[in-house]
Formats: sequence, C-alpha cells, structure tokens
Amino acid sequence: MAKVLTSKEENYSQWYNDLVVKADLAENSAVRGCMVIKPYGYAIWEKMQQVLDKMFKETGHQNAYFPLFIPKSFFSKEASHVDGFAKECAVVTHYRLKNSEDGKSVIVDPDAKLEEELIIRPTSETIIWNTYKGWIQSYRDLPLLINQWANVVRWEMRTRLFLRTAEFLWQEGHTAHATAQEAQEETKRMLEVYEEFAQNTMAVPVIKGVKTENERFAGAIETYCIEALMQDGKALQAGTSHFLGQNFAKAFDVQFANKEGKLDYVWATSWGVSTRLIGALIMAHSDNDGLVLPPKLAPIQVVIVPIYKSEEELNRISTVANKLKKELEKKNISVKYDNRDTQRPGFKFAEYELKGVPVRIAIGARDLEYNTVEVARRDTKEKETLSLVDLDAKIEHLLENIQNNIYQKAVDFRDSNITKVDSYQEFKNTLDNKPGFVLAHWDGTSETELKIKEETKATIRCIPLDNKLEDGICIYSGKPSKQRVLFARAY
RNA sequence: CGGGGCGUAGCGUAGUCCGGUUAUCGCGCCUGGUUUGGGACCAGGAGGUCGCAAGUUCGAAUCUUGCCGCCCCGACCA
Repeated sequence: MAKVLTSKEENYSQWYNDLVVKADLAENSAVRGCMVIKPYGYAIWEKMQQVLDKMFKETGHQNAYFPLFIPKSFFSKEASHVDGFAKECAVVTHYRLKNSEDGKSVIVDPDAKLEEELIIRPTSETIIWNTYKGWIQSYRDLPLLINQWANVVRWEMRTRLFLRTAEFLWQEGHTAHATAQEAQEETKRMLEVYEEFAQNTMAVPVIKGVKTENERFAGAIETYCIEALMQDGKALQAGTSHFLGQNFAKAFDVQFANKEGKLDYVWATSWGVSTRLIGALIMAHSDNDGLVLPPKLAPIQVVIVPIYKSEEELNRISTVANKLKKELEKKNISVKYDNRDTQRPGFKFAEYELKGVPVRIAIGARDLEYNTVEVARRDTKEKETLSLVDLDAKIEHLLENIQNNIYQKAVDFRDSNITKVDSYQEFKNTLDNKPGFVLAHWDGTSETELKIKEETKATIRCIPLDNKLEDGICIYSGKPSKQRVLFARAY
C-alpha cells in the first residue's frame, strides 16, 4: 500500500499535520496562522455544533450574536482580563483604503483613522457585559442564559491546524445570575455538558478539574476544565467553564434589584469549546492509516463500494447498493454510495480509511450470487461477510459497537497512562519515559508550580474534581499536601 | 518575537557550492486502450513569473541586498 502519512512512531506531530491535510479536513491559508476548514472538516464541526447546540438548549440557553469588534476602552475595564489578552489582540485602526500615488497598489488611507481603535474579539466578555447592563435591571431578568457561535482571533506566534490558529471557531456561553451559588452551579453544569459531549459523542474520555491560579482564565474567580490525553501522552484542554464572580458585573456596572429591593451586582459565568476539539478528536483515535472517526461525528458513517467487471455488473450491484442505502438512511445512518468509475476499489478502500469512515461495505459479483456483502470496520480493520438479511439493523448495531469500542480503547489508554509518583526524581523519569498524566502531591503554591514547569515543561492540568483527599508531601518542596494534582506536558 | 532550516509545475523533488543553449525526475492531471475483491498497467499529452523586488553580469534557479512565506527549536497560549 502506498504510504501517504508519516507514521506516528516516526514523527507524531508530522503525522498529525499530514493527516489533517490528507484527510481533507483543513489546510493553511494565504493568511499567516489562519486555516481554511475544508468541507469534510467543516462537516465534523457542524455535527459537533448540532449536538452541543441541542445540549445548550436543553439546559435553557438561547443563542444570540454579538459584534466581532470591541472598542479598545472596554478592555481596560477589567484589569486581569486585559493582562491576559493584551499580547495577542488584532487591532483595527482605519476604515478605508485608497489607491497609492503610482496607482499600482492599495494603501491604508491615513485620513481614515478611527478615533477609537477596535479590537477583534479574542473572547466576548467585555462587549457582552457592556450589553447586559442594558438587559438586566431586576432579579426577574435573571438568570440570563446566552450562547453565541462565533469566530475569535488571538494573534498566536506559533500555530497548528485546529490546535492553535490565529482565528478559530467556537461557542461561548455567557450567563448572569442572582446569586453566587447559582452561577457556580451553572459553571459546573456546563462543565458536565462538555464532559458528556466529549465522552458520549467524541468518544474521548476527559478528566474534570479546577485550574490552578496560574492557568486560570483572565478575569475568572475559578476556571474548570476537561482535560483529555492524546496518543503521544500529551494533555489537551478540551473545554473550559469559568465562574467569573462579580468581576465583570462590577467592571461594567451590571446591577439588579433583588427581591428585597436592594441593588446588587450579578454573578457571571462563561464557558467555551472550539474547533480545537477536532484536533483532540484526531489525536485521540486516529492511526497510521488515517483518521478514525466515532460514528456519532462521522460525516459519512457508511460507504458502499461496488466491485465490478462490466457495466452490466455495476448496474446489478447498484440496484442492491441503492436499496441498502435507502434502508440505512431510514435508520438515520448517513451513507455514501461511491460508484465512481474513475477510481478502482483498492484506491477507494484506502481513501475512506484515510478519511475515517467507520463502516465500509463492498459489494461484488460473488456477493450478488450469495446475497451477501463484505463489511469492514475502520476502528479494528476487521472484515466479515454478512447476509443482506436484516443488514440495516446489523449495521446500526455495528456503528454503536464502534462508537463504544473507540471510547473504551481511549479510556484504557488514558487509564494506563496515569502514573502516581511520590518523588521529584520519579516525576521527571515518568515524564520522559512514560508520557501521560502524572498524579503527584503539590504544596499549592504558584511558585512551586512555576518551578516545576520551568524545569520539566509539565504543568498542572487540573485539580481533579473527584479527587480523594490524601495526606502527602509536595514532590518539589517537601511541604505537606492534602491531595494529588494532575500534571502533564500539554498542547 | 529570538535561533536554525527551507521556498523550483497541483504535491514531492534534482540542479544552486563553481553563472552558460530548450530546468530534472516521481506522483497527480488530460486523451485513448486494457483493467477492476486492497492505493492498476501501457501509449501519448498538457502544465513553470525557479517565493517577490532590486542589483551585479554579455548572460542569473545559481552571486549580492531587501522583503514575503513555510517548517523546526525556544518564550506565549484554547
């Protein structure tokens, strides 16, 4: 078989880059750091959106849309928020172009300078809280549960398709509540939505946790996250949910009259996941033959490939294939019948493996004779010949089976790559020899965390929420610790 | 943004050190035919501002300068 991808073992990051391009998910664009998401990659994002959007609606949220541009002055209102984003903001300074003197090029018209520069949103807290001020007067206006699907821009120095690009697509939820407790519950609720989505839909197991002060969102009181483990042993933050306290309400003066008629600042949350999830999806499941997609996110769940020697034979196969396609579609399974005459079967097999289609059905002359088809599953590469009788039900079951198998495989991988260590030496050895999550005692100080990061490049991914308390001593400082935290090198 | 490497057809490349007719090869593409149960084969064909700009020279893919872009390594990050 002709090799199209660099193997994971040879060069993991090259494998990833090759895969994204060869599977036709995305490519680099003419704009530095920005990607073009191609139809096949975008179809995966659309599926993610559909599932998430339904979950948001089910938890009481509504979609809305806020501007791409944010007046510069808004940023300075919340001090730690500016600090967090100032270094990576794109700024609009002018609103007009004109022809250059020699007529050969177009230049920015110096007479069209904006009085106040506009920042292209790196996130929307400021414009949204500025808006919420006008929407909230009374406890009767609360809670306010809004989500928006949007693009954001963070001027990244080093970019990688899906994992880190200057512009990316995401959703950001922004909610306002009457009490701290309610906002905290919202923060946790959405974290659970993300967890459920990652595990049930993406088949990616995640660990829920709280971020340390260093890793916290700029402007948040508390940042919760879901952390996933990639096949190379590096961690990837797959989603975050923030309890913002009254920080933004105070910065934008959003007060409400409570039941007692007293004015109080509202309590806020924000939460988001991005197209980075596609990167997580790729790195969690795929192999050296290409993408492995969980059926729930696969744009094409089943592909049917005819194998024929004459046009007459193709016609007979097509009759069977089209009938099967209809039956499967009745069960809400997305099917592609690839009857292109320009490609040979072997080529198509390889192509759909590269693109991660979960199930492939091949139908040839032999099958016509015996009323069978050859069914191949992408996750295990197993092939079997099945009767056409009740095939639609069997395929439906197979897709569920694949979804579960992919998830279980990822869980096993994750679980076997969490290592408990009790000394700094052991910690460093583990990072170098058995990459993955490392559970270790930490004294709770930023100072220790930063030292460890500096020396090992590992960061505290989170303090797991379901952590059991356990007395121990910090692997770095030797000071007492009440619980282990989750370390890893991360994307 | 600092250090290193690289830009030659849609993709991957040879040629660059040491300047010299018509820029190499493979994949892909087009046409015709034979094929079709794991990335087919034969024959013919099309496709190039050698990243951009300026300079040196009788002559530049090749030398010089500037710029742009990409990749890798660091600092920063979802």
